[in-house]
Amino acid sequence: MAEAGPRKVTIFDVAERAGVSIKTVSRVVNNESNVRDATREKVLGAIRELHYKPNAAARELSGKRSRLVGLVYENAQEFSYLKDVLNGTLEACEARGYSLLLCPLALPNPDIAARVREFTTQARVEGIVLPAPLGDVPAVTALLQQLRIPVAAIAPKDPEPEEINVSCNDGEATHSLAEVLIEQGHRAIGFIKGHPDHGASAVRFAGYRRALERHGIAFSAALVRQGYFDFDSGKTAASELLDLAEPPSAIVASNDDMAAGVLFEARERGLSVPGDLSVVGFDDTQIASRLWPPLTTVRQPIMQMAETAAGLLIDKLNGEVVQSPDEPFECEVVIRNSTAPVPSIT
Amino acid sequence: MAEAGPRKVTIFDVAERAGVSIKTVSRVVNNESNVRDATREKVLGAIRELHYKPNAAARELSGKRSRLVGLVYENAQEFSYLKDVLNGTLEACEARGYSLLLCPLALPNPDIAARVREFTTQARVEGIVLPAPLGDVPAVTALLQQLRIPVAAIAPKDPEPEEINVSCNDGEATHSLAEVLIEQGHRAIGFIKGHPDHGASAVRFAGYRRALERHGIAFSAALVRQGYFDFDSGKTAASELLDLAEPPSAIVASNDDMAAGVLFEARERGLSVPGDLSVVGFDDTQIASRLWPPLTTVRQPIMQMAETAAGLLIDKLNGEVVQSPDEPFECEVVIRNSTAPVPSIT
DNA sequence: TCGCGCATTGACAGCGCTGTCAGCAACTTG
DNA sequence: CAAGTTGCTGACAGCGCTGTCAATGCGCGA
Repeated sequence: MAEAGPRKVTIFDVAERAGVSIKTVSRVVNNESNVRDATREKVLGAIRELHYKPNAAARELSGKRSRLVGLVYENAQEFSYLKDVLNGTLEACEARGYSLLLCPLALPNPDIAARVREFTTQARVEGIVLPAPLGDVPAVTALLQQLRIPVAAIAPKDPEPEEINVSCNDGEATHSLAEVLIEQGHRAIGFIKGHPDHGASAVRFAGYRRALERHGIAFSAALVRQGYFDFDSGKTAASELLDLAEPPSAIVASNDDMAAGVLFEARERGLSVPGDLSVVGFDDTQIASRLWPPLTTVRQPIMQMAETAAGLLIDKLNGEVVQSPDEPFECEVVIRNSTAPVPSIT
Repeated sequence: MAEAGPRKVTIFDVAERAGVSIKTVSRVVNNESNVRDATREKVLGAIRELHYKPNAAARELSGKRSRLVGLVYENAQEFSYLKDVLNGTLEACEARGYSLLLCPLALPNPDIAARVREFTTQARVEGIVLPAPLGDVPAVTALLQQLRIPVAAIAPKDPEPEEINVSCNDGEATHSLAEVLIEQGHRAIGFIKGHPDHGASAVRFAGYRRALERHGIAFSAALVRQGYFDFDSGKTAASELLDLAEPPSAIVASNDDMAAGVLFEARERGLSVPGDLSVVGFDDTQIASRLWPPLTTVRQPIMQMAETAAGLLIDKLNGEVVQSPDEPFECEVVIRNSTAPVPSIT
């Protein structure tokens, strides 16, 4: 525990140790070409021996690269989604020597653009990760495009062809989810849509309709309600559906939070799930397996998606030519106990 | 959308505009004394007109201050807790012109110290926020002390007197919670302890014991089980308690996750809550109000605590003489529907 | 009136790195 | 053999700011 440790190791120390100029050390550190292998080895050796770490501030000041990426997110949203996004992004950053800065947004907010602009200039991030639904907020995407800041969007509705996008096949997953119910004999299947601003909402709804169609079940608009991805809207929608003269025997909620609301409403009415009503959610958030009964739902590889998106973004910032994945990521249906054959059939 | 916007505004531009030297601008920007009011006004005016933003990299390189604080956290833990910590910390940082860097930790991990060391040097943070239970992990606290990095701990068990600490009166809150049950006639009240590494666990347990004592109820070790703050340990503990020859009529879980486990176990056994069993949790996490029945629990002002901790930390980094709050933050008991009078009394 | 202390301001040298450009040796090419 | 051409390396000038220290001006007591 020395009073003042040995002076910070700089590029000069490494250069001296390796018997080269600082510029050559810089070349090695930045993995530039045009360095003879023998020289590179000497430098790397010196770096290792001295435990040299380049000074980020000096690099930024000199090279104009901050090695910072930003994660702009909607603060209100289900946090377990954000947790995965955060972990995936962080992992990609760490692996590539970047740091992550956070910019929580309170939506809806007339001043998002100002806030994001402030963030990008103040925090001097080189690129931005935009988890859903922010990839679909024009105020944000237009601004970033104008600022010429590269973006990686996770599950956007209308992907910008120039930018990095990753998505998963949640349409097909919803299709499978609905089929689970159909195969159990359900015909009157309610659907609670997600927030209209989220790209996933329309996709999931379409998956539901395709499943009905494929199995020759007539679509009924009466069985569809608008939700907003939150518990309360799920509960309200469920209440309306269950008040119907001919209520559904099963309800597909576009996410777990709303499914939790459905379960809650069912309990308040003394309905048994899945005895009287089957319920499915989407996302496999933590709550899904802790509710009673545990929810049949769909697991999305959010963390992998985020890691891929952030990784590609940084590669792009590093001048590599990258392109978004051709194939969407695969979702996985998770069967639990909130689904059962339709009562009359039993 | 100009091809290349106007050159970045630097301190020289401001100095020229205000008719002073760059040093004086620097003084104003850094809020130093010894600047005549008239001069300060001139400079501030120029800054405003030119929309000048100091270059963080240059400041750091020159001044040795990164204006970065780190949040080291346990990645596995209940994320709604972390969400509040994150939001509070972020707010404090933003208000003071600091940025936040994240360092998720996977516990238990033999190499925490190496990871934290790597983080502090690589990310060059000036100070670190340590939410529970990390304030009690010697490998971390000792390292930071040795590195002479100021720390702000949230709810540590053994506060370092030199460092910043904030806590809340969760002992008293647990006391109140237990009293809610006692007043409803419960006498056989089970208790599920929290993770032994968390300072809060012992404090909450003590609160429970004090409540029993105060009401003349004999403490029985048979009614106490060790939990680990997670759903599964809560479920297991509940199972053991309910298997007792004389099972409790109520269970106090040291957090909501474990209370969710208790609820789940009760449902599996066909017990009605609160009819057959009353259950209370702690933390008022999101899940608490979405379970059926919604949980009686305790709300802690985590976000305020985090904001206070981070704020004090940054003030300290800025050379101010600060001290931890004298009083713990107040918790609030939230009564919901998971508690009812003991059956036999009805 | 002179000298001294204090408040205010400025000149300038870095901080540790990368970009630019020049130098040099070893090859190619006509 | 002259005149490029290529591959590797180094010298040096900043990047935009803060720390140090010197200079200036002003008020006040002797």
